[in-house]
Amino acid sequence: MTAEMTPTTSSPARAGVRPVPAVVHEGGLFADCPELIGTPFTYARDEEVYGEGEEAEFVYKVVGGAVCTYKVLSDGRRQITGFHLAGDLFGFEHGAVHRHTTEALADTRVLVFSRAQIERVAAGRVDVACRLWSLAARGLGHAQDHMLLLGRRSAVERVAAFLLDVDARLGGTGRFALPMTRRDIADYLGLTIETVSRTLSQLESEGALLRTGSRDVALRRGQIRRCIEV
Amino acid sequence: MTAEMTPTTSSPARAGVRPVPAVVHEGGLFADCPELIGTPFTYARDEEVYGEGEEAEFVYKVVGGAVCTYKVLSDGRRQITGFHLAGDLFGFEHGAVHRHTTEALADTRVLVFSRAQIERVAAGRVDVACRLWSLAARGLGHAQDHMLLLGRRSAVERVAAFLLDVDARLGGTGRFALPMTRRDIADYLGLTIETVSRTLSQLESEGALLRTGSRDVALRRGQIRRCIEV
DNA sequence: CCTCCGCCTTGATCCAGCGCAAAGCGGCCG
DNA sequence: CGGCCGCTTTGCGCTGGATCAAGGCGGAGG
Repeated sequence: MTAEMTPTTSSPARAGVRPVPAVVHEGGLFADCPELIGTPFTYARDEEVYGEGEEAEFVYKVVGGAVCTYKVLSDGRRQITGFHLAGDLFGFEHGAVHRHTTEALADTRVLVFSRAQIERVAAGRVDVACRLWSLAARGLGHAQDHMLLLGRRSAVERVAAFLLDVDARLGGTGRFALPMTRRDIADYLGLTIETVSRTLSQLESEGALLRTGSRDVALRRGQIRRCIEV
Repeated sequence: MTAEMTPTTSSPARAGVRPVPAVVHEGGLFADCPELIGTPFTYARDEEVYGEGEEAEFVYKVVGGAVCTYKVLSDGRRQITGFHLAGDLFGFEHGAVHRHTTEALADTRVLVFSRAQIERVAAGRVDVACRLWSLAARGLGHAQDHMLLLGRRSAVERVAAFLLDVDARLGGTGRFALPMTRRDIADYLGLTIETVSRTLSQLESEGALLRTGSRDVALRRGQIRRCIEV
């Protein structure tokens, strides 16, 4: 693995820093696919992985930490389209260019894959192509659920659904630390930080959850679920 | 058109009607794919193609007319996730079951494909699998744009964006007949029918469009675009 | 031709969530 | 240890869009 596998153009914030791992090879995109090996890389909290409009040269798999992908309007309104935690892939695009910005919510370790190589392998291995199809289809299903949330759900329903979702992705124990700020949650749910904060307070006052730190919550999942009703 | 090629379980409303086309074969899923031939079929206005929760046995390609796919909450709130016009595919799901309901907005002609057969072909032909991946990825991109609209855009921006989108899909002439009702538009844009109606009136009063019939509009596209500003 | 029925528009009022402002509350750095 | 800074919470008034309530309008059927 040489210089060209390192995300250079994708990390303008790091221009000139580009570590070039000489021989590190670990972790594949898919378990059964030794052709697709990613290069380990890390991003610090708030660091941008790639920006909207940049050439979509790499695809990433989160090893540890968390990132979010979002779109922004010129006046600053932002919509987060997804949070990606350990094990998740991100950076796939339909066209040649990234249609999102992605940044790290915390210090994050990723594996970087060359998109061109993935496409080369996909063009030769039906199982890989189907795997990629499946991934995109799963993402589409999730996006459609989120449209329902953004278009038709109330603030309490949004926050409740969000908490259950994060809990499930973080082990499903009912206790976890939110890996993102209130602003991130708000921009994901189509609300303001104040509304998110007020809604959490309301849920707490109803006994549906307990906050220890501002990021740490323990859910009464039955009660949270009842906030959603369908 | 006779019994077994007809979407039976997918059209409960038509249980017992099942025509069985013996030899009708025309129209492929993809131009270069003679293995995937669809069966022509029609749905009347308001007819359901398939319902949420039903087994996802078929995939459809619109030949003429229009359908929409949507999700509903138990209290009736509805979110339309997409309109599908001539040439569009719909009915793909990630799992075994439809996660949407689809119904015809007008009398609609479709080609019906067996999902199992598509998957069989995809498993053997890399080009088909990549094509399907590409379709899903395109759909995902569109869904993400729509999330931004639902989460962060004002009513005028939503309606303006919608009008430009429909115009583009209907030929891009600036004059067209909306193939859906105000309710459908509202449920797509996350608004109410009253807001959609008022917003159209507002745009008309600003000279951004002209309505001839309630469904017929002529856009001043420059002015409409200015309503969106990024 | 008239009537009925859906769809659409418009007006009036309401309210969930927004925007602003200010005060807590850690954590980090000097 | 103290002060600062960024994140979060909370209060308060505002407002965009929802909701409620009439009409208008056009196409289908008698």
